[in-house]
Amino acid sequence: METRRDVFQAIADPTRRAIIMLLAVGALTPNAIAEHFDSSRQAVSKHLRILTECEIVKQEQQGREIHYHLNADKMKDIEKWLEQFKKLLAKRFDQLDTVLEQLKSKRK
Amino acid sequence: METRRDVFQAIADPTRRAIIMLLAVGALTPNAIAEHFDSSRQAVSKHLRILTECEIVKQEQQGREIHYHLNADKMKDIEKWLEQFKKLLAKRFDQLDTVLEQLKSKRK
DNA sequence: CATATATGCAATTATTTAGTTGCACAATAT
DNA sequence: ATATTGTGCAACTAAATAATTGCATATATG
Repeated sequence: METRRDVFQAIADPTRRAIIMLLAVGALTPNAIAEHFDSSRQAVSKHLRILTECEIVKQEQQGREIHYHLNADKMKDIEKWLEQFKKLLAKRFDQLDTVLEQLKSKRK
Repeated sequence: METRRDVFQAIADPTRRAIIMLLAVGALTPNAIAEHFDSSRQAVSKHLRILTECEIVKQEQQGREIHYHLNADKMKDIEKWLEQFKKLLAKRFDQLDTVLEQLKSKRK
């Protein structure tokens, strides 16, 4: 809980994934979020802290309430990683194509 | 290490993400994988077990060597979740559009 | 002003995790 | 047959995590 956070760690926890989904629909206070779960307000608050630390979520104070907003942009980090992954995969298939091409040429 | 695995937990660890990237290029044995990292063969082996448990990776025995292949399809689980998330976001913006429309009408 | 509400923070605990070391076993190589 | 190699598995340790309980603080409401 002290270490540097990243998005992948943030979405590893099912409760946090659910919170992200909730906030995708609209900003909510910790209490409002907690009502959707079995876990205590404090537990949710901790998840919010983690989400805040890795900037998936940002706070907006409104009187004594704090509204948690989603920073949807941060989710792109995951997409970026997936893209990178897919690029590697594609490269492999390209190489496979090349091999198949060579086999075809040899056959002639 | 006993609990039911899921893909999100699997990609939470940076070493496992790196292993996934390696295997995206092509199948490798545990020893070959371990050579790419500072951690021991056994540590890598544990990561492979976790990746196997959640079906991101599958084994193929060849003599005394075991080749670990990527099951690229499993990665789609992550994409699916992201899609679901984006759908929620889009819905929110649609509603926002509706509100803006209503404001526009009222102004008339 | 007194009370209730919304929230964060600290300390504690139980569980999970990542990593190490050492051993077992099967498939090769000599 | 014996040695070597590739691998998994078990026991252990250290660190991180999730959740609880209790307290502190600031803003509202009567």
